[in-house]
Amino acid sequence: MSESRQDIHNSDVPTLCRACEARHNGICGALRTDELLRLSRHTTSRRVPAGTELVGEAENIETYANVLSGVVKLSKVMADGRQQIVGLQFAPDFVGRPFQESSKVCAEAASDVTLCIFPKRSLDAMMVEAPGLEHRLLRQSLNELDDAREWMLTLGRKTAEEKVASFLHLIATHIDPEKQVARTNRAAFDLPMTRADIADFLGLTIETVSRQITKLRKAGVIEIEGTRHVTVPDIAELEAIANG
Amino acid sequence: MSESRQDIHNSDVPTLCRACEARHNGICGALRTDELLRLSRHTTSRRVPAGTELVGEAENIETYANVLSGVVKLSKVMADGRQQIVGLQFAPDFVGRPFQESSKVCAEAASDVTLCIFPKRSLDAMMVEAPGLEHRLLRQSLNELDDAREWMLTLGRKTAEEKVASFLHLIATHIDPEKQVARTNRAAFDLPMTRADIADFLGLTIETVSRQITKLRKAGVIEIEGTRHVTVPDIAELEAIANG
DNA sequence: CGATATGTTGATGGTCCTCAAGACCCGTGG
DNA sequence: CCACGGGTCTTGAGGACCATCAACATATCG
Repeated sequence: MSESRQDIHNSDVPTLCRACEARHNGICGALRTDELLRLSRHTTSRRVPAGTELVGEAENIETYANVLSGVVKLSKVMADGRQQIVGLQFAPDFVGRPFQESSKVCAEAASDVTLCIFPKRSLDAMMVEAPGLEHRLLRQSLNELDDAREWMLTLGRKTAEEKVASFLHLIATHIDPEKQVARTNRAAFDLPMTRADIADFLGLTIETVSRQITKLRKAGVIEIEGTRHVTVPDIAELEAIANG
Repeated sequence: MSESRQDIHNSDVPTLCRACEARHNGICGALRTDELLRLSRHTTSRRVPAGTELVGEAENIETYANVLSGVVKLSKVMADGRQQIVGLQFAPDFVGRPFQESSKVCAEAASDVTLCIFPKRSLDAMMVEAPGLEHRLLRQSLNELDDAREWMLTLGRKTAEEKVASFLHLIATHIDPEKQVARTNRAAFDLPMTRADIADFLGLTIETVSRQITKLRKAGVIEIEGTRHVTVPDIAELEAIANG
């Protein structure tokens, strides 16, 4: 494996891609150096502040993107304004919907986000030539499907307390792509979204979210500094609450 | 296209596959006649009664399947028994989870079901050779993901009445693979599952489901014979209720 | 024709939503 | 430095919706 495909001419790897997480674990890992180079010609790296709308619901899709840092939220809105977040994407996830003209969800930066953006057409074309690309996309899609189904259980059957605990556990285990499943059983992180976002993710109101967070804090399951910084002294305990 | 790949030697198409929906719209459409033949050697068609467990949660996966008729439910159960149905599969859907040893959901026949069952190993091997297979799987996965997200909105933000209307609308538009989106604005069908299943799908109790069905019936939105046969005189109205 | 599973209806209560007020946070400008 | 203001978050009181418990009705099947 010392001669894996993307390392044949490492010096030819586009500068943009050198330090990119998506190249290693994301979909770009399926591309040869020359393919990477071709794609990168139409690619731009962009840093956007929290709240930026990337793709509107029912909007035509012109571009895809990879998340390099931060959190992107996918949401749906009903006619009367009720909103539900239907997915969160962390680095190095791929954001986009192949084989479809328009998006069925709204994609928005939940925190400050850096993205690698490329035209839909470029990747669509490349998918025909490089079958490994569809393979990677299939893997990610199946994982997202697993996540979505896990979350359906949370939305449909868990209590408010369990929901909030589930959310905190999700963030604790996903926010930091580096320290993977660092088996320290302890985590500290900043919540990447507002109480309103959390409520929309959990199918609750902000008041209920706030109350449950307070409850978990008073029970010693979590510690909080300011309103965003969370410390979890015992992740196993949090997980136990999340699962009833 | 008069010489499309699977018609080159139509007489060589396995008997099993001749009348199969999955061959036309399902994943088998990606296979050449000879590949179809090879796969079919390890394939069995099976008819199972409602309630049959196909794959247990956290169970090792040995086989995949195509749904030929009926409805398969995918569900998750919590330690204390709370249950959530996280997906319904109709003909000609593919049932299975590539790239994973064990299943994260339980697959069970919701109604009487006919399946086309084949070994995981056979299809896994074929996926390497026939890239069109991964393409089809990717398409289905993305569609399932869209469905799952649509349902997350239902679970998280809709009222009991809207949930039940959403479910009836889903069944009305998916149960009959033939008459596709027959723009008659009228539908008649048998519910393929019990009230308990419906409740588990909607994140409600059977009592609430029953009450909401009664309410829709008294409002003239649906008509019911026995407990299972439903007639929807105005699908648009049902959909309007489902969406608030 | 009874037996069991499935479905309906009613009474009551708990969980979470709604409405409302106040506390905290943070950047801006006096 | 502090006052101000808007956004965010917390806390409280009351109410709506759906769950729970219970009884009964209906369907299904040996």
